[in-house]
Amino acid sequence: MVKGAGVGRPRASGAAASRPDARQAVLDAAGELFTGAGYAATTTRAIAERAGLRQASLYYHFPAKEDILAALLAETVRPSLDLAARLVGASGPAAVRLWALAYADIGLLGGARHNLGALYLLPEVGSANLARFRAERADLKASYGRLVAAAGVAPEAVAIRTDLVFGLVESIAVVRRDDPELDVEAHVREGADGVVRLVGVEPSEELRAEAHTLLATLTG
Amino acid sequence: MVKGAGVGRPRASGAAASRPDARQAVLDAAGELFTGAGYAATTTRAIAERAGLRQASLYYHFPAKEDILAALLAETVRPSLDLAARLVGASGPAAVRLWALAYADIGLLGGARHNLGALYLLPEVGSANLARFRAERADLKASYGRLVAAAGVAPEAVAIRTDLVFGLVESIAVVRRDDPELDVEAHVREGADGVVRLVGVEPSEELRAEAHTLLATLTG
DNA sequence: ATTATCTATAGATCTATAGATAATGC
DNA sequence: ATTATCTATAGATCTATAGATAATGC
Repeated sequence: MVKGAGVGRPRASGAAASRPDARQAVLDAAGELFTGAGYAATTTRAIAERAGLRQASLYYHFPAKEDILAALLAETVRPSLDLAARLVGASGPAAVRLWALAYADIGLLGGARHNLGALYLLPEVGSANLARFRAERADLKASYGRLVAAAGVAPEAVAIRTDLVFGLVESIAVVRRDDPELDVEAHVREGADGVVRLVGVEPSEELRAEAHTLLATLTG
Repeated sequence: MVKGAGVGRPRASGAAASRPDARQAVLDAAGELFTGAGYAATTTRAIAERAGLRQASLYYHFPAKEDILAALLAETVRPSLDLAARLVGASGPAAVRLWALAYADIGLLGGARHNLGALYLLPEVGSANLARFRAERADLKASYGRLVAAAGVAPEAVAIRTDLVFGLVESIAVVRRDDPELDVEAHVREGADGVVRLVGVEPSEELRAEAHTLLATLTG
């Protein structure tokens, strides 16, 4: 028996009350709607309907609509951020670590249940309440910057080169929006290849193999 | 004397009536607000206020709010589209033409009065009424694809490589949003360099000079 | 007479809160 | 007694239309 499941008034749909289920259903519904229609155009009523509860019940789980977006942004950026920190600290050629980071990061964005990377593109991420997400994304970008510098890019060129690398990684969200049938695995490999090409390294099978091994040791 | 200027009831602000001035002011106001806050979060009242007329007066110039966005998207994509068609038809090494297209295109997006490239990222571009813009953007992408193929990328890799190239070009909008103080000229040159690196060509000073010459003859 | 604007407003929302209610837990 | 939901609604919008009005043009 799940602790607490069933406590509380049952839903109008008949489903039993459950805090974790409701929270997850709300996030899943909001993830689909925010990525498809955007934040402002998605009503709390639409989120609630898709999640299987009443509009007002959202406010038991989240203090305001914007907190739903904040939760989605956090769960999207954090896995990448964690991995980036480990890769920056790892040993080995920088190009291998950069390929590995791009590969894993594009894979996370491309493989997520909905196109959560599109949330990064929403104009609402500029909101004061989402400063935490912006800081975490800036941290992630800084990790890319360390690897770009370590790969031998001239110091004065690192900032712009990092903008390009990070832009290429995040562009998976636009590609996926334009083509929902995208072959994600192929795009991920080509995207990681492109990232190292941007820092002047032509990717070899050996580099890719080393990167896969490194990822296996870090995430295994 | 401008033909027709002054015909019509004066504005509440005191300014004389003028169809072209009002239309331009509306587009400029909407460009700033849509790129900053997004489409759905921008009210017609806010656009009108910034443009110096009353909310209802917008509807004399545009049949609906979405038509303002459509006009902005069209004026943003068309100059790039025109140039792309000329570069696809031009002679010379494909890498030079690709560098030139990327350079000009990133420059248009980076140098526009507001960050109009950010309009491409709005979820509302999926709206049925904006199919024309989507088709024009797809045409532009197809031109990039021709040049990517002509640059010697293997046929089976062209589609994904074009996604990456196009994603890198459009990423200027995200970079510019993150850093409004961006050194656009430096980013444009590095961005064009990155695009040819993505197709396996290391850019030389000679390549850049040829591309500039080509652009001068096509736009001169 | 034509044009470009205005004022006023209808009708349709949308977010968030107040307070009630139907479960389980002790 | 606590929990997770519900119903009802306040208050604040927002888009678009109807009809009036103040210019210039003929």
